[in-house]
Amino acid sequence: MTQNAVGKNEVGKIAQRRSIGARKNPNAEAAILDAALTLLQSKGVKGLTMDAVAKEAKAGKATIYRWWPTRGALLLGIYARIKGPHTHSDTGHIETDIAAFLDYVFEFWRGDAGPVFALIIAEAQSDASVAEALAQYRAERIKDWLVVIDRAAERGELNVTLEREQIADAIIAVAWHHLLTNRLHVKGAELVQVLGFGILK
Amino acid sequence: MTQNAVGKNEVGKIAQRRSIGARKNPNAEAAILDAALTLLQSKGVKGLTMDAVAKEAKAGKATIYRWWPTRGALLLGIYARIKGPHTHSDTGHIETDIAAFLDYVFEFWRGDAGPVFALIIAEAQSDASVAEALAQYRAERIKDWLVVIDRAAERGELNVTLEREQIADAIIAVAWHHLLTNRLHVKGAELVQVLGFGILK
DNA sequence: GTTTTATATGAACGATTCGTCTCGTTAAGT
DNA sequence: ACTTAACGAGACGAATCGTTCATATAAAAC
Repeated sequence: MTQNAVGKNEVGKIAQRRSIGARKNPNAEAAILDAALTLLQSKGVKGLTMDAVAKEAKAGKATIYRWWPTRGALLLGIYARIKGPHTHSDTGHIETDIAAFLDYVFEFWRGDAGPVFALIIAEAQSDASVAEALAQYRAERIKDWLVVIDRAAERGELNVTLEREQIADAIIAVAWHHLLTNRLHVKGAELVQVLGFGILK
Repeated sequence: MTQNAVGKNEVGKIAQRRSIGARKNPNAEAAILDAALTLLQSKGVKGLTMDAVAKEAKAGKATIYRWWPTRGALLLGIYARIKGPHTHSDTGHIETDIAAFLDYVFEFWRGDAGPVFALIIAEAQSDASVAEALAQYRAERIKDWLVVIDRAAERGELNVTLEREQIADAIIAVAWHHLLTNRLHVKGAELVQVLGFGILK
């Protein structure tokens, strides 16, 4: 040990950290998420094991568990990586806004993202931490919708007796339902006939 | 071996089956399903392993796998066991019919059935055979709804441009969504405000 | 009653997967 | 140069999976 003991600097203050250590491979996170996605595509859902991800990513399992302590956390990481930002359309009519959203998200989900998000919902049924993260994500998406719904309300399109959150909830419910039942080829305009009329005056 | 060789009778015809065998423990099926449900209650979702079910039911694993080749099949068996028959209300107004259904199914799901059904949906995301069984089950429930919807149509309650299947689908979507997001205490009457107005003229 | 046959039981098996834990290495900060 | 932390690779025990035995038992066929 040197005189400059661990945890202290020359002023006597406790030094939290004298080195932040190495990140030999700053691409580790990316490599692992990419590997997970690759496995998901090639081997399917069942092939997505922690061992396989480690081998595919040329990473140690400890590295994976350090960053994503559960399989669910890894799934959330994958989804965050492939999910781009999305801003809702503002077409001047809420029905077409909704239809545009459904068309967008269904196409997005038809790629890699769909299976991943479906798995997240599935994992949430048995992993409380995933359920919590999913609930938070859902809350954010509902907030996004409130903006659109408020615009529609200002235009006088909405039945004022309806709760705005319930409108957003119903839209999301329909989207999820189609994902979970593997029916992502429906046109948003068709679905909006039920939902749209529901929120119109 | 006797002279009357296996597979032949005195006329020389091939005998398909000389005995249909025994069911020593006709309670085996019930014991296994009960054990699975007990485990689900006591140990939670993660505790529902094939080994644990076998031990709890005092059954051999081979017996379980004979009747339910996958975990998903077992889940379907559990749900079928606890699910009673349900006939939709006929209140004279489709909104109240829907609200009554939602109240009924939410209460049903608040018991053991909810976690089981949620797990089935989850398992369907990674097990094609479960997905198929679930799709079939969904189709039956939609058929049930068509009766209710037709009644409403005859009463002139419905917007005629709407597909009947889509109405049923939206109802089920909302129900599932509340199950999967663990919000089974909502009043059906509130939810029907969005859906109900949607299908009203 | 005896034989046949299908099922049930219980234990063991190899194969996976999990999550933890070393080990030696590498790179960033001091 | 020294310290520190993350890294890759993999060994490890535990748990689970799905299968395969040998054995027992009961219903049906004779």
